[in-house]
Amino acid sequence: MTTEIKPRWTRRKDSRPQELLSAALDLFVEHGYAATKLSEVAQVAGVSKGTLYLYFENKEELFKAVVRETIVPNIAEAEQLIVEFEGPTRELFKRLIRTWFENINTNKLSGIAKLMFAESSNFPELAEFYRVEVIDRNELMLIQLLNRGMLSGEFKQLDLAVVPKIITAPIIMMMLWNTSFKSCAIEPILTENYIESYVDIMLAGLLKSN
Amino acid sequence: MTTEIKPRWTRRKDSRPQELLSAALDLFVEHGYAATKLSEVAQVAGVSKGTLYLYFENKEELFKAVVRETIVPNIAEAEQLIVEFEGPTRELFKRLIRTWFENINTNKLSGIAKLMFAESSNFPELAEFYRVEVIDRNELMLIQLLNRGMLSGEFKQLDLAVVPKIITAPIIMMMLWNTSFKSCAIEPILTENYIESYVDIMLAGLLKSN
Amino acid sequence: MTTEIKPRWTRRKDSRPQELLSAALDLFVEHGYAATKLSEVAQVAGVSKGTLYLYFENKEELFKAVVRETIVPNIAEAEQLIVEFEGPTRELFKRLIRTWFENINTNKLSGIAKLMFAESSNFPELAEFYRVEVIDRNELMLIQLLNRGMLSGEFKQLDLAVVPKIITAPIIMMMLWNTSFKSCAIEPILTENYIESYVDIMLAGLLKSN
Amino acid sequence: MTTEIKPRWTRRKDSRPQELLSAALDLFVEHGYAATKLSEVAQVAGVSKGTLYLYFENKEELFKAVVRETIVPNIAEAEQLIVEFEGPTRELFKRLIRTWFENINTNKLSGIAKLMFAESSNFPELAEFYRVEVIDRNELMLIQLLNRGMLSGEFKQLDLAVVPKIITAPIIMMMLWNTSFKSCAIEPILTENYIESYVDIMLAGLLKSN
DNA sequence: GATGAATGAGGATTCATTCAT
DNA sequence: CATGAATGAATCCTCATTCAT
Repeated sequence: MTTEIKPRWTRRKDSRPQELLSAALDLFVEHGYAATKLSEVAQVAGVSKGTLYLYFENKEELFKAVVRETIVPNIAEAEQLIVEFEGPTRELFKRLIRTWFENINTNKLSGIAKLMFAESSNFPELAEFYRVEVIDRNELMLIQLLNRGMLSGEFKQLDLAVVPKIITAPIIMMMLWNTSFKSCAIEPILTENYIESYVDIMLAGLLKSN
Repeated sequence: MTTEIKPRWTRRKDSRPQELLSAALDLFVEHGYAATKLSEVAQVAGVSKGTLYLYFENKEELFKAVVRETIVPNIAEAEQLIVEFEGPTRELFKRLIRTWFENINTNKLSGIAKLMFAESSNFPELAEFYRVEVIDRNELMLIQLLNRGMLSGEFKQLDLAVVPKIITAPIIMMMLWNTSFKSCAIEPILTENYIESYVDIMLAGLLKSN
Repeated sequence: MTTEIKPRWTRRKDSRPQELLSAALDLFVEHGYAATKLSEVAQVAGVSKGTLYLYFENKEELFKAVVRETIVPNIAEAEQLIVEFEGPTRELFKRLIRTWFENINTNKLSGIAKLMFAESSNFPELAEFYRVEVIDRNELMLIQLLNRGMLSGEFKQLDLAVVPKIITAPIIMMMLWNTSFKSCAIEPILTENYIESYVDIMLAGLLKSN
Repeated sequence: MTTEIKPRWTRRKDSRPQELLSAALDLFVEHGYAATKLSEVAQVAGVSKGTLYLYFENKEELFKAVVRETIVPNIAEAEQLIVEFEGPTRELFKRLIRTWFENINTNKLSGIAKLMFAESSNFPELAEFYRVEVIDRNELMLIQLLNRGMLSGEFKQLDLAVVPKIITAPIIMMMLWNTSFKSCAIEPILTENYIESYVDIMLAGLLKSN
């Protein structure tokens, strides 16, 4: 009933990294890697500078952890859908896209995408990690979707090497758009209309025209 | 009393900034704003650090100049096409896209896009400038194109508030992809196949299905 | 409610400082005062960082304690010999030197000498303490020895202000040599041969040549 | 033939490192490596912190440079004497020792010796350098001296593996003594008397007793 | 008594910027 | 116009020290 069995400070120590990562994510996304000061991260997380170093060896490791820890728990979710879904592929596609868009704003993944484009050449290992864990997995997922549609005769013959990227592009764009221009005078994209047109256009391009 | 007495230098003074801007653009694109050292810029441009300050007040102004100077001369070009082109809009669309893609690799504009996403929150005025000079103008151009198609009855009824963004997205994506992951192990997109699929999909989505 | 109920800890409190001092001595000697981290001392001693502060007010006090506690118990021993010894002074000299050398390797005193040279200007009070407790006592001891030899007619007339230092020098040197260059590629001095030559040379210099 | 061909500021840039090294040497010797602040070095040298980094990559390299640059120009001098000297070896020995002692106070080499003992385990490569450039060369020099004496029949048979160290010890001791305890209440050694007794004792130990 | 998480002052280092030449 | 030596503010990072448990 009580947690006294566990070491007294465990809870504190366990939750701390999450708070730090969360603060760091926000700031890295907002200012970029170099322009983010660790003192600021600490301040936002409500700890002292030194505390950061109890959990992350240095700024670079903190950054890597932010990217890794944010990505990993968000990937699997999407992969489920495809495997489980029953019904016409066009409906699956709609569902998938809608889910995806819904996650964009909830989810910190959008910010990571921006970071990866911005910092990939400064952190090649991270870019590699991102490719494997996000890009490749995502493309695989889309390839499965497209294959499903082509096999069922719903979709036309598609170039699986490039179509996933084309499909993904408008979603990424929206991620980037909203995380990058949030604080500027540039108005955010109207999600609802965007999705609708996007689905229309894409499906028209994917479905067999009869 | 005027500087016209030394005509030799006049030209030099004019050309020097171009070399500096070019070096700066390359480095800003590769490493980002903060990670780019002025000493490096100077070195690549073949001048001393001090010389930079003869032409640009400081790093920030250099950055702004890079963005502005690179953008401006590249915009007008595309705008011409639309006005002048005669023939079916689908052909105009194909021409436009193809020209665009051709420019991606030639042209430094791709790098600027990346920079803007990365640094827009650090340089809001620049983001604003970019929106006006690039995003808005580009959207306007696409709106003209789409209007032309809708008026001629070739295109279906389209939401002009979002479709330009959707159309642009895969092109931006490719820009970002190639400038961001160039030096990483991530393989570049195969341009030819990408364009073909892209045009197919988009046209299917834009044209009236009959 | 009081802690008197737990007598088990009392003894522990006494022994703990020795383990700490021992760990600290080793590390101070190996790395110097500033380069020795208290976390390392704690780790080597098998306690937590906090525990150190139960026994020593701060790093400086720990250092002072190390020096003092290591010196004190080792001084008296040597002083005994002279008083008790019977026989010719040259034999006493030999015995004394041999005992001294034997102690060098056993004994942590060598390391302290190194520390004192290195840190005396950072810890003047310690240097003073060292002078009184080690240098002066040692010189006094040697003066007694030399006096004994001169009175008995064995030794020539010697300058008691400097000869003790000259006699001590090769022993100190060996201490320093072995503690300083232990981990380097510098080969340690061969003790046996060193002593023999040392005693030969010194005695030749001290004894009346007839 | 003229130096005008060289860049204008050469003189400034050339002398700067020496001033920095000199300031650094003083402070390293006085406080030790870790306790010496670069800001202090800069201040003593009359430059800003940043300037240090124009000439030395970091603190460690500055330290290494201090050791190397101070040692190198001081070694050769002593080596000359032996080769050139004519006359009995005992006179050569006296000359050598006297020169040596004279240099101790003039010369910064004393401080380096102290540093090497204190920091050798933190800078093993430097210790190795010191061994080769100072210790070994010095021992070789003394071996030549001793050989000269043994061949001429002046000196008794000596163990060349250890006697050079024994001879050197009192000189090193004096170096250490004076540089270490300078600012403490410990009184410095009286050089004149020290040398005299030292030479007496050593020569008695080296010369054939007849 | 013992722990180790948390702190923050202090110092090394970087780099945009200035200025004498 | 051009240079590059010099500057010092800004930031990362370390580690002695504290204190709640």
